[in-house]
Amino acid sequence: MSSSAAALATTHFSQIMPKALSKAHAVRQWADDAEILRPADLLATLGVVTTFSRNAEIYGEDAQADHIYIMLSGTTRVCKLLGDGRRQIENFCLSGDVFGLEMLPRHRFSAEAVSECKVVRIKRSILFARAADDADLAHALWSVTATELGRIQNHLLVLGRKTAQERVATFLLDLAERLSSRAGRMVGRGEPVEVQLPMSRQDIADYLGLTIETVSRTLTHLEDVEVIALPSSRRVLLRNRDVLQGLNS
Amino acid sequence: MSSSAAALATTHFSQIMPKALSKAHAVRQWADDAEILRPADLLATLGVVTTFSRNAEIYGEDAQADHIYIMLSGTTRVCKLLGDGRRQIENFCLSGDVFGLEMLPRHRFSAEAVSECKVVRIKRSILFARAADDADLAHALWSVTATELGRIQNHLLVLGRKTAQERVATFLLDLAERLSSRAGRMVGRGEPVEVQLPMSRQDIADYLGLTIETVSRTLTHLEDVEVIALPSSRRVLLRNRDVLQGLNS
DNA sequence: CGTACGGTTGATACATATCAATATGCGTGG
DNA sequence: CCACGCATATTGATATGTATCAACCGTACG
Repeated sequence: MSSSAAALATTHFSQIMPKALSKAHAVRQWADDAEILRPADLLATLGVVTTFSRNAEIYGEDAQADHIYIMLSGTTRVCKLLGDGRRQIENFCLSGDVFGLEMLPRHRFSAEAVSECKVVRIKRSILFARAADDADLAHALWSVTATELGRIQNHLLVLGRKTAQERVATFLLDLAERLSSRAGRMVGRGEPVEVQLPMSRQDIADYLGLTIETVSRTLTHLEDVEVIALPSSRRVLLRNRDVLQGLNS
Repeated sequence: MSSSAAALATTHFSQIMPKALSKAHAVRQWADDAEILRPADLLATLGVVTTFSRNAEIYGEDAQADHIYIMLSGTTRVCKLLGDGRRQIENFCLSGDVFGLEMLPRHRFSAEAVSECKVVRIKRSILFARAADDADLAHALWSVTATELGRIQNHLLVLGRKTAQERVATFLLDLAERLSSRAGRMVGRGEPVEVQLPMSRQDIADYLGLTIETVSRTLTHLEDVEVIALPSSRRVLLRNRDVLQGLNS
């Protein structure tokens, strides 16, 4: 399913950020050029920048969890497979998101690049060693885990109790929110927003616990009732976010 | 849905554990009598024992997250409601489990006693203050959050991609495992195990993203094919765990 | 002994999956 | 620039698993 194209380039973060590695704020400055941000800033000073090409596997299920990753740009999917090939995508990671952070020594999911993407890769051993006597860092690790937990808890409700329409609506709103907050753009409550979907219909289906056909049908239905528009299959214009929000319950 | 029966009794933990509060091991000793255990031991030294009667609300959704809780005995459900009454149970907490730990100041779920239950209740402010300069405690908090994350990630796969049979099978095996590990009993791989269900069919349904009827039908079907037996509705005998495991994929 | 509550069972409806065909977009090579 | 081929997406017809609606049963309890 995922071609095993490997990392294209790895650069020491310090090459990009020659000095002032002391704390996060130098990174934040660099971020303006590229795309990084967030509480994860602190972590980003400890790693190495790596690029993965589309569909490259970043790590596999049950692999040794030697590194954790922070997204700089692009999108990755974190997922799990069932014996017969059924797949559940647990999360799409966008710029600023952290993934691969485990307490146990093995990854319990696999991670793949949805689009070409750039990440900071940090050695787990280094990270944990520092966290032992850096309370800020320890807190950052906890914060990352807790945030992730919150996201998944919401997703649990989506998968357990929501209809296809509600799932898709929730997904679109959530993605719009995450993408725009990263772009730093503030969008008025009324006006339409356009969302660029980095992932395929199959990815969306596996994230929402649906089939590709149901996702497609649901989108065209939402288009029929003029809640969204689909200028192309990867671009979604949210025309009436209030209605979507209603479907969100 | 939940009668607002309140806490029945609160005792200072120190009354039960007069001395040696220095670390967790005194608690562990006490635990042999009652039921507590686990990495959460460390936390348990900081709180007050409280009892909740069946169906009592321990905290509500969006309530101020002033406390965190450690189960000593009984079962609680942690859940979220949708506007129209649909409910998703995120977790059943058994003895030794921690719940109500949030980074943000508000609970994002509600918690209710499934059966009469005893908990240690810890003031969040105290906990966090101590965690600031107690690395062990900070690590314990992270550990609790990460463990919970792991549980939910598995549950996500259940809700997103498994059939009713698979969900029920997974649930039974998981519960059997959790209950027996707490009882300290080691059960041979072949022999049947009996599981006492602390919760109603409705609770199971809301945990598994199914209806009560489907849960019931699935159980009777598993009984028909002699994988389980149902001596009574709250007691399930796992007669063939290999088959269940197979459904678990 | 009835009433209430939780659980089971049955008949039917419906949302989503499945299977199959067609369409659209996109990179490659002529 | 166009033609081809492959990926991905849409649309249609049908199947199926689970929900819904409704009746019934059993056990606990006043």
